[in-house]
Amino acid sequence: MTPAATAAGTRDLPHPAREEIRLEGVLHALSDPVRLRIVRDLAVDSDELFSCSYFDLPVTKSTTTHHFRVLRESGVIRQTYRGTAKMNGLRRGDLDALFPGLLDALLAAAARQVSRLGTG
Amino acid sequence: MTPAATAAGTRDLPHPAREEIRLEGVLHALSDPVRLRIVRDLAVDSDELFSCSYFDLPVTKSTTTHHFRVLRESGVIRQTYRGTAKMNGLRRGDLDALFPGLLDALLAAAARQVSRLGTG
DNA sequence: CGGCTCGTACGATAACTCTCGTAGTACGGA
DNA sequence: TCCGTACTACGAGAGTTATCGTACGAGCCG
Repeated sequence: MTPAATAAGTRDLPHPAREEIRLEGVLHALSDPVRLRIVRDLAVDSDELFSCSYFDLPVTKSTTTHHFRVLRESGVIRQTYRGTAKMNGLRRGDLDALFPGLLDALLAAAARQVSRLGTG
Repeated sequence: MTPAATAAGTRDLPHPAREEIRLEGVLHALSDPVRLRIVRDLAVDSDELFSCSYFDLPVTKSTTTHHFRVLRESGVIRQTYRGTAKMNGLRRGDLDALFPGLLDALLAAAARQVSRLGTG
């Protein structure tokens, strides 16, 4: 056990501060179909937290870990440990403050594309 | 000279049809700083066409060609030959029809980030 | 024709990404 | 204490990307 993680539940994960979030990074994070779908699912209830295993993704667990990390490091989601689970939530407040209307436009565009092409 | 390019000015370039444009592709195209800047410059006047050399980009000519092709193949811009120059224009009509409000939100977000961080 | 400008094509390289499997750690409960 | 669940870390492979340099083609103008 690492010294920094001694106190129970203190395993913190590195997140960019609000001011460090870059538009290019957000767009890159959302340009992958798996990650776009994760964000769409998270956005159904922005105040709720979902564990990684809540999502039914067409990739293995280690790939899932990778995608969640990309989302976290780009500032799109916030991840916190809760016992053995890792809970995920959209950083809607930060994103809306930085880029008003962007997240809504992106989610609307994604929904529109799904209804146009089927559940792709 | 290829047979298809015999008639002067007829060198056509492959563009995706409106229905073929994918949100993920658009986001990926815009997740590169060089390309985001091109689109921002094009959006100043969406009805105008600009030659590739109009832009002052921090990369070589061949890299510039690469970035314009990515933008064209993702459906963000339309390219047409005019004499020795290749003119570029935003496909605002197609994008607005597919994803209403998205392009405006993206441009506003980019402008906001520039004014926050300086001309990066 | 000869040269100039604009842009392309091709090849190369280094870096990054997506994916996986295996092995391992952290936590909660029996 | 031992086991199961949830997730991570590491390493590897295949594919994509961003960048460049050089060489070339297409059109314009003297």
